[in-house]
Amino acid sequence: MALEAAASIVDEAGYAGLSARRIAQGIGYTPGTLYLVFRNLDALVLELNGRTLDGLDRMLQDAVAGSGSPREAIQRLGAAYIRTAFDRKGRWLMVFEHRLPEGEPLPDAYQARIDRLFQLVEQQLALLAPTRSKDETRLAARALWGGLHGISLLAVGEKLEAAGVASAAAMADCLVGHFLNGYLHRED
Amino acid sequence: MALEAAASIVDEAGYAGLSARRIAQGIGYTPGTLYLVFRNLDALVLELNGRTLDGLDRMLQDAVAGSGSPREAIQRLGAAYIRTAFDRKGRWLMVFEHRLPEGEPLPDAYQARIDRLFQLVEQQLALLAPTRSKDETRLAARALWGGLHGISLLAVGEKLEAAGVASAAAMADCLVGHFLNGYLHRED
DNA sequence: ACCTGAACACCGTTCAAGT
DNA sequence: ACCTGAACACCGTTCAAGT
Repeated sequence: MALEAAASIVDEAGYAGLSARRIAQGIGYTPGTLYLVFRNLDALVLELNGRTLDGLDRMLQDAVAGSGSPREAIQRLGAAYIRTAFDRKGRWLMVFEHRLPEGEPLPDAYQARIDRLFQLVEQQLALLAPTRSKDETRLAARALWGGLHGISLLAVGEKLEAAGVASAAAMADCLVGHFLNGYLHRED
Repeated sequence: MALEAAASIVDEAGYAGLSARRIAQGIGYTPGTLYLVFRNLDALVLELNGRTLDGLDRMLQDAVAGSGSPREAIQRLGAAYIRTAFDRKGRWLMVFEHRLPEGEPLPDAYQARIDRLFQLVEQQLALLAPTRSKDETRLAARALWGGLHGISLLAVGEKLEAAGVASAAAMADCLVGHFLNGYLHRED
């Protein structure tokens, strides 16, 4: 399948190294053939990114499943997110490097997958602090998740010096730990 | 100057719309001429990104300057970061979309500018909680700053639904507020 | 029904040749 | 000294033509 060839190119050379001609060569066909299967390269990339997101979702589900408390669950979600990003750097980076041309919105199914990731944290936050309003929980989940995402991106993209998995995991732990303490011990 | 032409292309069409031929056309020259001034396109982009980082630094310096307390300073840093990112989306996104080819490391001057941004938060965190070790302060600064960066990226890149400046600023406030509370009220 | 091959309009980059 | 123009090796995408 073309998707497998594409995935292995991305693993080796990143999104920058991906091209229709390289994929075609990888499966022993002519570039034109790709366009009989996919509308264009963007469609192929979206399909691949969808699978990456599904894989991430599975990892995160597992992380939640093995947790005793909501707090532990959220810590594990953060750690699993970082781990998965580092595990398949190329594929994971491509999810965020890829941009649809100007007008096109993301397919609904794709947007839904992103939302599902947010909901994982949201659920645990709701368990952790059940008295908060739905809006407050949503905001906190997005803020925290966006934060983990940023740490992961900077670390995987090597925009920080000393950016191995270990240091990224430490940063994630630090962010989640202090944030949850603040979120719980709020006085008002 | 070629850099101005490049900047206006990025503002209008994003990094994806930038090409040596377009820049040359913008200044009324032939593509080849660009290579008499810059080693290649990457060098031009790095120069432009450097200026974007300098502009961001200036904004953040101003934000800190007008603050009463370290806590307020950090809140303002977060808000200013989000505001600047939204203000020049194209240029700011390019700083993080651009990747050097495989081997090449970032120029030292460039890496130094990124580090300076981190130090702004680190200084304020040190003022806020002077008893913490340097390592702990560093880690916390990087975690928090990475977090703000993630929120900004997701919002500017429109990877979240309902991602205007307002909601990004609310997320940033939420992250910083709870994080700082947790960081201060830590019991151990 | 399935695939190719050539074409079109683009890239970044180089470098002889022109003024 | 400064710039061009053409070339090279690449892109994504389309589509007549082949089997």
